[in-house]
Amino acid sequence: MAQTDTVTRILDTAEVLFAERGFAETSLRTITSKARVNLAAVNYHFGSKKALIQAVFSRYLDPFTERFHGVLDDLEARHAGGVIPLEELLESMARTVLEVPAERHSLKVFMKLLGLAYSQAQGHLRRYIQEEYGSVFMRFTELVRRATPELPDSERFWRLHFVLGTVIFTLSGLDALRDIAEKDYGEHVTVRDLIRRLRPVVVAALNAPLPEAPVASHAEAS
Amino acid sequence: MAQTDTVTRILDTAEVLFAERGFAETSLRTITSKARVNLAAVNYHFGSKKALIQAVFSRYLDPFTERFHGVLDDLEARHAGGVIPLEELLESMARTVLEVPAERHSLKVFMKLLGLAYSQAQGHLRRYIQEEYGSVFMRFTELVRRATPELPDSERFWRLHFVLGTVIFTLSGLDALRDIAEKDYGEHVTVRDLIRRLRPVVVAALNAPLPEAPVASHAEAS
DNA sequence: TGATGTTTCAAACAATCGTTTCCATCGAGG
DNA sequence: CCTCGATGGAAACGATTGTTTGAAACATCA
Repeated sequence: MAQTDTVTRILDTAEVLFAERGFAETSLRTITSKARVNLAAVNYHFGSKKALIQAVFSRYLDPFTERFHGVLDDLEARHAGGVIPLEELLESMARTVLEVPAERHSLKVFMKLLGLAYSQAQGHLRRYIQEEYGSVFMRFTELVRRATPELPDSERFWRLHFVLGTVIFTLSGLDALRDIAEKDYGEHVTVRDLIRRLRPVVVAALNAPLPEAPVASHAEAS
Repeated sequence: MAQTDTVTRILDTAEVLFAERGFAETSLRTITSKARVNLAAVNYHFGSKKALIQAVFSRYLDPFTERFHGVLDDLEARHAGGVIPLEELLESMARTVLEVPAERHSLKVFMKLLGLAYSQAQGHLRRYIQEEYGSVFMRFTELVRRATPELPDSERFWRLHFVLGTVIFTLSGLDALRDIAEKDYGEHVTVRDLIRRLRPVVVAALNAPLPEAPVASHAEAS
């Protein structure tokens, strides 16, 4: 089982370095030397650096999507035919997001990777994630649609991305923010702590009143 | 005035390429060839690539901070001694963010750069921005503090970063999201449109009920 | 054991990176 | 006029990048 060991060591090292520095800023030599494997091992086992990046994501997203599908199955069965309340949907997603990386490594790494995938947005990664894991997200949004029938479709679309931005942004930049918070307010913030704080904010954001109709001119009322 | 022309052409080209591909993924040769200037011009006028990156940010952030300070001066004068309502603070910030890049280029580039600065977070950039422009942000948060006296300090700190994440995340990934929205809901979304949608969400997020008290439980590994 | 297929390893590959050097060019001041 | 500091331009620098190579080491099974 020396091969699996090498593959695992590469993935373990790569995901941490990617999360810390980004993809382009992390060379294969840095990864392989820190993982104590040969330089050629990456190209041998994964084929290319791009494939390694995708493999890092798969190791998180594959168990997540599988488990999340199961959780949604349970939810739909429990509310047979009916509507699943919004808070229950959000709660289930948060729980799943928390559980999956906990089995392997830190949630921080997972969130940082998601943030990188969104911002660096080097075509191939974005496309890969969308095509590979878009279905579970679409299933989730459909359930959210039924839970918030009063919201226009486009409004719900944007609000879901608003809160997605909040979560990814906060959790991926957690370290830097935590340092500031700890220094200024003297309280040490855990991930679970942050999620507890996020919950009412996310719910309030999704339930916010609809924006006023777009004004024809640019007359601004305060 | 040939030198200013070269410097400006480099900055104009660099900010667009940086926003599109990221910093590490954009080579000086790509910038200089597209800007039709000599390769050595970057190192001659700016000193290094890192300095060029900082210069790109300065060109946005310098006018922004200056104008925003002025806006805050006006607000404080208008509510002499009193408290500035939260919505007025947010409105003023949004208006300033909208105005500054409009004079030069697109808001999209500006937001994409902010998103990159936050996620890529290659030490030097984060530190540069924090040290150079942290004061205006601190002034703003202090005004927000007076506008939301019922919020515990730490809670307000986190919520401000929550909504900051929402805005940067949404506006920096606007292109990709806009494509999806346009395809699925057939409506073309402008930046002003998005800000109109963001407003009630941000206000609701900041005014959300406080989270329930933390349950005494096991510690969490970061 | 000997043969076979897989994995590891050191070395080199070509390409690209940021940076530097050296010289030509230009314009203003003595 | 000539000089001199500033700028533009071509070429090369050394370093680093992802990838490939060919042989050694290993495991597996007849």
